[in-house]
Amino acid sequence: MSANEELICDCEVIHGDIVNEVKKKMPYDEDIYDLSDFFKVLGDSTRMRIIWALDESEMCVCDIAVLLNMTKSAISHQLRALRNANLVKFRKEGKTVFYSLKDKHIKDIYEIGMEHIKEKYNE
Amino acid sequence: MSANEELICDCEVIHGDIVNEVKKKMPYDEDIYDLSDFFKVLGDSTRMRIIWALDESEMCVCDIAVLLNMTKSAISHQLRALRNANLVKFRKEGKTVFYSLKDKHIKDIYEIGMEHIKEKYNE
DNA sequence: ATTATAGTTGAATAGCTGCTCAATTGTCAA
DNA sequence: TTGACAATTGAGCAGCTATTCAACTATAAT
Repeated sequence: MSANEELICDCEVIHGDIVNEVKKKMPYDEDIYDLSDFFKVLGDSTRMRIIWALDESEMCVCDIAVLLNMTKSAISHQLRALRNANLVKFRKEGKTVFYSLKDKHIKDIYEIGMEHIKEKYNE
Repeated sequence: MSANEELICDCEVIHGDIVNEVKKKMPYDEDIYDLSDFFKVLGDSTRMRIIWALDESEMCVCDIAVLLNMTKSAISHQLRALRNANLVKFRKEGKTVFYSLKDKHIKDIYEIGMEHIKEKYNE
């Protein structure tokens, strides 16, 4: 441990061998942050509804706002988050901007998520 | 639209046919909430590291705290969130509590997440 | 019994996040 | 040019959340 790292943990290690083994296999912090940031984007019901909608059809901001009964501004803010996460792409046609899904994995991901939820109460 | 539903959207629909088609296919609100809540749990770097760790090996609270250099309390709080989301299970052995992953989908999910991240900058 | 340790819990707090509101940009039509 | 409208943007705010802190429970050892 380097000098400027502070020890925060309030206990002693119990199974040192396990901790060392796991530590070796842990991913880089940056990957962890990227991965959790990615799921954070999916972790909001508004964005999730937008994703479901765009999975059905390319749509403009106004139509999404009507569909979800929210303001254009609110939708636009969330679309920016989805753009930043590289989940949607868009094309402009006159005044309107059409958004669509960019990532082909999205469907796989929420299908697995759904599986998890459905299994929730089976033991 | 029922009487007690308020119209919040600040614009008129542009492509009514598309909106209606998509509206038909949208999932129930409850499913959307469950799904986004599930991803919300994965959308935190501490919980994500715990998941990675437990995917390698069953571990007790104290060892996780040492591994991540955090307090037992902080870890315990996050483990509760993971328990509530049905993602981890535990067994007690004397004073120590061993946690492990419960859901076999988890690995699939973060592998897809990783794929997405790796592809981020290919156009 | 007493002490020590693993873990949990609830309250408090600091930081984050999603929506609103107002202002602004860009495009089209009259 | 002017007005209308789709969309974006930034500031501000209310609600949420991750961690801290202190108190507590439960188990084990002396």
